[in-house]
Amino acid sequence: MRASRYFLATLKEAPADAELVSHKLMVRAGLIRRLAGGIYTWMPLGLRVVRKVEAIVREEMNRAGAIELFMPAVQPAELWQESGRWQKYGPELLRLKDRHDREFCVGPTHEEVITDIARREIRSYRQLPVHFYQIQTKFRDEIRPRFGVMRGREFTMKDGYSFHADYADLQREYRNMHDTYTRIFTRLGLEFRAVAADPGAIGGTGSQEFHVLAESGEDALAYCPQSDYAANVELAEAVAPNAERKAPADQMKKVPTPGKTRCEDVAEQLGIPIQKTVKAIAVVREETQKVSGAFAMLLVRGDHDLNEIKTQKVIGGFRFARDEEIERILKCRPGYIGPVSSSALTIYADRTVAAMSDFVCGANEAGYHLTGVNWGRDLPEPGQVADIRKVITGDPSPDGKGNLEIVRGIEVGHIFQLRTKYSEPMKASFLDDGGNSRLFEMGCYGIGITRIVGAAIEQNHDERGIVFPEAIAPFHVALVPIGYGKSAAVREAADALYQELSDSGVEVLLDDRDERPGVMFADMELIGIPHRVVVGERSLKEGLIEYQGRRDKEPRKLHQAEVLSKLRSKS
RNA sequence: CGGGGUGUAGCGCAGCCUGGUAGCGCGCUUGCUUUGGGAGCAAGAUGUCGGGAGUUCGAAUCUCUCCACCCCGACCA
Repeated sequence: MRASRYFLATLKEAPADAELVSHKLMVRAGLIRRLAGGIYTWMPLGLRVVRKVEAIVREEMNRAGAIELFMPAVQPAELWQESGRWQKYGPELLRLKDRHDREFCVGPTHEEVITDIARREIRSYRQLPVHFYQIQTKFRDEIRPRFGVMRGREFTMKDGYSFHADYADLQREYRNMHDTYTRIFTRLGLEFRAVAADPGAIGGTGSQEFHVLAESGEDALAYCPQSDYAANVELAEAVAPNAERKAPADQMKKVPTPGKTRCEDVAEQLGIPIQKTVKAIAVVREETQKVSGAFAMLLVRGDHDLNEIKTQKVIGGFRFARDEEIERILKCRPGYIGPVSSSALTIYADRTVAAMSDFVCGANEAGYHLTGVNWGRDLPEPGQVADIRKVITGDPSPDGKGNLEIVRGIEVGHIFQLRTKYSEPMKASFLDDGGNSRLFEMGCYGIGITRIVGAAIEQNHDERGIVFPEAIAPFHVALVPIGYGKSAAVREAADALYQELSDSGVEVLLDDRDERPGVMFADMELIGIPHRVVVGERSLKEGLIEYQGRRDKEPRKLHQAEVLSKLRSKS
């Protein structure tokens, strides 16, 4: 491709609304342009990247035995009413009416449509298993779209759905997809990790997410370097301390702690480690918000954070109590509440808290905390002990084989076992070998195609711009002639090289714009092309051309043959 | 949804407090020079100052209202 006839849309300055590096770079490099909140145009250069991601995904899905089809983006409400999701999905589902006032939605996902296909088309176990997938535009009306293409409302997704005669075969395909996804992300050149995920309301025994590792990721992942344990922090179990609780050593005392409403502050004032403090969190259970018995108090160690997902599994749906509710029920200002003489409330203690002795907590009196508090002496043994906190670095791994580390990631893939969640309400069944009607066992597997582009950039960039992994770069080689318009020698050499590389299948962007060198270098670096070849009169006289990898510090002068063979091997 | 902020040329911004015929940088156009790291000089073009209503002799500026976009979000006791 000749740059003079292509459409580069690079910008010197990033738009003010971009926050993440990847978002800024994608706009500056001219990969995307915003049309509306969370809705983007893929510019020619960006589309090339998307297509490369799609191609790899498609190739590996086909290799794994999945079959591509293409479903409509607009779906009739009836299907969603059948599955029950018309009610459950909420405002994220973009609903619309046609001219006859019939209701539709723009598909955020396609379980309903594919299940409908399956129940119409698949009648016999002989047609199983089958795995359909598509690469398609989805729409989810996110509350707060942000981070550019990373959390957009409209996005491209590969979604696959598999149908099986029995659970064992579903598990087989689930493992197959795990391996397939691993191959895909490896080929994409990304640093990633597969972690156990919360299957949520979907149920089933298996659900894993694939995350691209990046500091800016929205998810925290716990993994164990000594074993293969890895889980989303939402799910990761904080195991109970194995040491016996120590016998009380101190007397309970009330100490003034004016203005110290946070555990850190209290610990600092008392000169004790924060691990000796307990924080109390007042919550209201959702089902019975009217009754005062719906209040509960959750206890976690001062340096620990509450894990809301795990807590929900223990106590059901809840919300945090409002300040005025705390004052009304506990007769105490928020910041000083604690479990002692709060017997009216149900108290849930985290496992760690249950094993603490001589701890510090709020005194249920503004401006005071209690020290030397002990279970069974100063307050009853906790009635409910559960795992309700987030794991932290250094926690023992739930598999007992080492200690956890925490990293951040961007979710780019998710596989899970749907079982009969859709086949049952939608009555999707087939005849087994005994002639009995049975529900399909289903699996479902997603990859965020457009999100991958953002995630790849988030993981691979420097101060000069994007550093695309080879596999998804919009072009392999930037060919930069110095003085293309002036020097016949340079032009001839550049054209010849361009021809040779293109003929061997290398995707070359020849910067024949006759810009100043600085402009061309800056642009080629910004858009992240992995290899750069510079042809100038200077080096041409020595019979050499200049090569620089996008991550290299300095260019190297090489013979043309060397450069050719080097670049051909990459394509 | 609640709170905060922003909206002025393609992009980034100043001007607004204290009303008086709209500016800067980059980009764009033309010419000349320059040509190995985002060039220099000269001449230009480009704005319903987010929309609407109001106050005023006069509104980018003050008031009301609507819209769009951005940030934050309950607890972290």
